Amino acid sequence: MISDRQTKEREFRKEQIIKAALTVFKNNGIEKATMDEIAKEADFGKATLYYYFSSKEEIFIEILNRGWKMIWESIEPVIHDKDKPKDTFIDALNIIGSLVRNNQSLFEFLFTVPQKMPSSLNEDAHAWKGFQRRMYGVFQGLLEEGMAKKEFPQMRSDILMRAIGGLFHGLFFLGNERKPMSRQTMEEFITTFIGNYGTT
Amino acid sequence: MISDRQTKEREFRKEQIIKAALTVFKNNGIEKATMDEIAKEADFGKATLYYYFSSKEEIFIEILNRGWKMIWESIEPVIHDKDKPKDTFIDALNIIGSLVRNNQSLFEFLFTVPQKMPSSLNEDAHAWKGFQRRMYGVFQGLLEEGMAKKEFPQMRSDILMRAIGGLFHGLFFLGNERKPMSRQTMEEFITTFIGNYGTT
DNA sequence: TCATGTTTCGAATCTTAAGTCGAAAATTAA
DNA sequence: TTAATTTTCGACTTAAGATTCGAAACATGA
Repeated sequence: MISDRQTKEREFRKEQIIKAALTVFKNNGIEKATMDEIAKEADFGKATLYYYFSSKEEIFIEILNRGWKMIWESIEPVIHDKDKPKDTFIDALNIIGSLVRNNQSLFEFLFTVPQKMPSSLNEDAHAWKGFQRRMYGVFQGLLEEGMAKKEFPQMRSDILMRAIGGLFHGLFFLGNERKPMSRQTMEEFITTFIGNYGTT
Repeated sequence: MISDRQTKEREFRKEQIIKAALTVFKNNGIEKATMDEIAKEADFGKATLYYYFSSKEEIFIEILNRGWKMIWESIEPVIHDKDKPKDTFIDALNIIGSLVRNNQSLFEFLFTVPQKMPSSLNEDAHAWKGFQRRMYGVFQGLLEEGMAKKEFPQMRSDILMRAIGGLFHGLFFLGNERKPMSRQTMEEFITTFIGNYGTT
């Protein structure tokens, strides 16, 4: 008989483990994010982690799922405005920007770990993949509508997506400096790089 | 007494091993680029690899050193033209673009493996780090001179570097599609993103 | 308070891949 | 032809880190 409180405590402990995993990732990088380290950080025995998660991968997947869910739910409210695709696009980018600013290491995890790990993290079945796909779809859609309205340069939208994705990634995660990029700086870049068309 | 031919054959075999390593990297990704796989691909026994290289890392470092040397030697001839920084900048980018187009997987190795491996690959002492540093220095210098001449938007050059680095990376290495980016497409992007200022 | 279920953990096991060893095969040169 | 040198390699060792085991500690509710 599992009481309500028990369930909540279980959730809480899972939470702690996830936080510990992110801390270890932040301090040591993904390669050195071992179960031993996470256990130490979470102040649990290693075997206890396996009581809550069936594998290390499951911990990582949980992080990805929660993170991408958050991203999706943050942009979802603004993306339906199809009136001015470019403004909507920039709004959404700015929203993600502030999320990143707020928790740089989480997003570094979300955006870099799947690349670095060929494992099953990337399987389509995972929830986070769905959010990611939806997000890319929305952005690409906005790009295409924006192009139709001449608000963006006329290019193959998939390639433009890659370019903007890379640009965003570069701004936030390249270089040694891990200082957050201010909203102002980011806006400056967005308008400089993709803002010189149509409205604005 | 090591004859001249022997020396050459040794070099040749090292070459084969390096090629095999890159092939395995291309097919399996860096995680699965194991000495066993490389040996199989090179058609040598594993122990033989250690006769030619003292460690797996040494193989990787050799790849990085050769690759970055090539990059540097390819752009070096054009970067001294300080007359029109922006044109010079674009020339250099185009040169690197064609190198990448020519050997996508080598460059994927050069540009992604050091990030994925915290190991000693990244130590400043390695030759490739020197080439990389020099290259970044040159690009950033061109950016600064170009800004002074109003050929580029006025921004913090280090951040602009990150943005362009990310953009370039995104164009070539993001997404599933590993088709090479044509020179024309690339030029289109460069002019669209950083080309709308000053001359041109 | 006891029987049952839940949570914890150190120690043991399993797995993968790097690196080593010692002997054999091949090559060279006198 | 043969001794020395160079090259090759399968089998072994090691190391790190994920995962499992089994028993203990703890909590809960009759």
